[in-house]
Amino acid sequence: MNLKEFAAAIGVSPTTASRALGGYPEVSESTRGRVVAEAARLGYRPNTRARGLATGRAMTIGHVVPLAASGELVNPIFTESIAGASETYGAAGYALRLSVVPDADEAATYRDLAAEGSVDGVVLHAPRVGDPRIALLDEIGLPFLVHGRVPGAERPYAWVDVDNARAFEEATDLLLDLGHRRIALVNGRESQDFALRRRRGYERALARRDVPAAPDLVVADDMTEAVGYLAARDLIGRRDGPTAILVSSIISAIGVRRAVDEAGLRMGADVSVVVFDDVLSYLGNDEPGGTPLFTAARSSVRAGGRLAARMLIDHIVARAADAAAPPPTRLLEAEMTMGRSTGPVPRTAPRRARA
Amino acid sequence: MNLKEFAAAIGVSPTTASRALGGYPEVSESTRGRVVAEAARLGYRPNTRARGLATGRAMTIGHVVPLAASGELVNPIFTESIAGASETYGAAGYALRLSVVPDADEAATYRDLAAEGSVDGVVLHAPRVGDPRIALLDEIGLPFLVHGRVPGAERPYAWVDVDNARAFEEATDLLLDLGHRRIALVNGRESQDFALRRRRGYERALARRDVPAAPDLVVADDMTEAVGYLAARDLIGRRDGPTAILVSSIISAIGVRRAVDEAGLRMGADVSVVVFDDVLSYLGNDEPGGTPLFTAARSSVRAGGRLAARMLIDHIVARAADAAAPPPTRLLEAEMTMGRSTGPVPRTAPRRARA
DNA sequence: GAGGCCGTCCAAAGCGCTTCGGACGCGGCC
DNA sequence: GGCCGCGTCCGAAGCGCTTTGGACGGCCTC
Repeated sequence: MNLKEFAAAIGVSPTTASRALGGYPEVSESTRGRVVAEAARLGYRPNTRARGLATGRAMTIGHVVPLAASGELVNPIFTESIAGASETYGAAGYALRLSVVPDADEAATYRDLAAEGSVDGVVLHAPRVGDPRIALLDEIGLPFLVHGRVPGAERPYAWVDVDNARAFEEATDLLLDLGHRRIALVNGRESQDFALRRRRGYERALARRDVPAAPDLVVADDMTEAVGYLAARDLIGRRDGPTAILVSSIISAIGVRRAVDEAGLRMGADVSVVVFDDVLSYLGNDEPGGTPLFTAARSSVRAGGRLAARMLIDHIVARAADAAAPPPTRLLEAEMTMGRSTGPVPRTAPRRARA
Repeated sequence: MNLKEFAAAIGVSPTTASRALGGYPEVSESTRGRVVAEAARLGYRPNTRARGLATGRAMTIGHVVPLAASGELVNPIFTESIAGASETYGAAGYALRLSVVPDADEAATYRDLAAEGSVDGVVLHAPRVGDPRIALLDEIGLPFLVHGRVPGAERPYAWVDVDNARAFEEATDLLLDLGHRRIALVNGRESQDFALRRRRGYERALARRDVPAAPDLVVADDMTEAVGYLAARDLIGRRDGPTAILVSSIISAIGVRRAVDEAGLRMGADVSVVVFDDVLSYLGNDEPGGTPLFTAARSSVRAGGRLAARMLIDHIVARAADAAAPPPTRLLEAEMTMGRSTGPVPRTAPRRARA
């Protein structure tokens, strides 16, 4: 059913029907009430494409998530962020267009998205150090917001990020306070902005206490279970291994835990572990009715995604009114929660490998 | 830049430009070559909405993933499936529209999607037992394909699924062959079709060997790490606990492993574990250069998603030509891979709890 | 009681594209 | 040499909506 048919069916002009549904003031309340009720009854909804064509707005936000050429990983973080964004869109009448594209095709994807006019803006995921996308989007003139940050960007841009440096500084402080001195960092790939900031936070905390940073205690790789396991197994197996490990993801931390268990050690006693917890729903750190397993700096990516979407929509609207509207930014704080994976540094390292 | 401007800029009529780009035969090869080259040079791409309006096709497929009211879970399986589908869409010129909606709003979402004409079809995720959505979509007349299956559907419908019953029958057989008789099943919620089929496969294998099914050895709950842990801890702690555990998800299996480790037992010796592995990229079961940790029935959801998208597109095209085109279906086989988590049933149960 | 204003509605243009139905010119056929 | 047919291109209609620019009464004001 289209507008013309609908209007005819209820005995008003298409104009009036459209205005009634759109909430314009040129139509009396009684007429509007009738039109709205009839639309619901007959299941009439304006055609998206026609509406978009007439208004010039797509009422759609694009999310482009890169498929790393190496390993074909799709980081579960994106899922949560996008799920959060989707909540916002649903409430605001926007749609979400998702593209999962190989790293190499990204630039073309953004250009196409803009040229086809299929989105009003895009959310960028997984910003890399020196990410070329923000210059590209500036050039194209497509509104965007980064979930994360890009160091060294030349012009201001819109972003939402968690304070990764501060979170890791605090996490490191916590371990230092417990007496740990040899603290390892199992980080994500440092081509990614957040990983770099985390490393800086970690190093800053060490420096402030005059604890020398040991480069051989830092691992930077994909945040997978397998990588966490192998890294921790290697670290633990060393003659002068760490007494504590800082882990960038709860997924890697699962691997770390496996290595600790396998070595016959106990988390929180023989080895302390602090993790950054993005609050993935199916890998919850909370035990029903108990202390969380991991001591963690937590910050919900889902909430971040929700906020990112909200801010981008607002920015698009603001920009339409005033082309020079400054891009919004927002820094979220992670929250430290104590779990069972941390404890004071052991007096002597009871490093017994299992049979 | 729109078609009119583009055509004027290169000195042909809009009609010819459109046809050249669309690959229609009414334009000479030399003209087509020139138009295509100029379009690339000038960055002209036809406006999606206008094209959609004119053709009546959205060139967009909707994916609706339910947000379980209980727990707000977003199953990572969906991510992988959707990532796979996105690959297909990218190659076929389709876009992917994603909605994450609370269970309760699902019906309305489908109705709106159809009435607004914003998609040409939808992929259904997480079919439940007696799922009302397929009758609804039939009624609406929106083409769809289910990633999974729905028992008791009245009319044929399009689907792609892995043979869950067979996979679990084989997995159970494998354990029976190793001498296990008390085999537990840590399953997903049995309101979900796949979980039900898995249970049936498991029971069928037991029945065929005249091993009595023990209802107290079956757990059906969310497939999270925490649930896997708690279930396994409970099972292992029992006086007459299982010697083997069948696990429906690699995520739950991580929890199972934790419980096994914590109890001071060894997987593959004291307790055997077989898991269904959906091949999530960041929770890979493959150890670099070694035997996989878990013995598993594996089937890539990503590949399933890729196929689902392909089949739906083909079906939409077929249906446009012949409204009575039969819905396509495809049953995939999971593949058993041996890992280190299974072994013969222990002679005496060496059930030593750790200190 | 007439003029003006406002509230309410509507006709029609236009968003950018595809595509139907020609128009035009050329070569081949009888 | 005239006619048909074909290859190549173009004009214009129409997809379903929003929105500008009136039209039409009813009511208030003087």
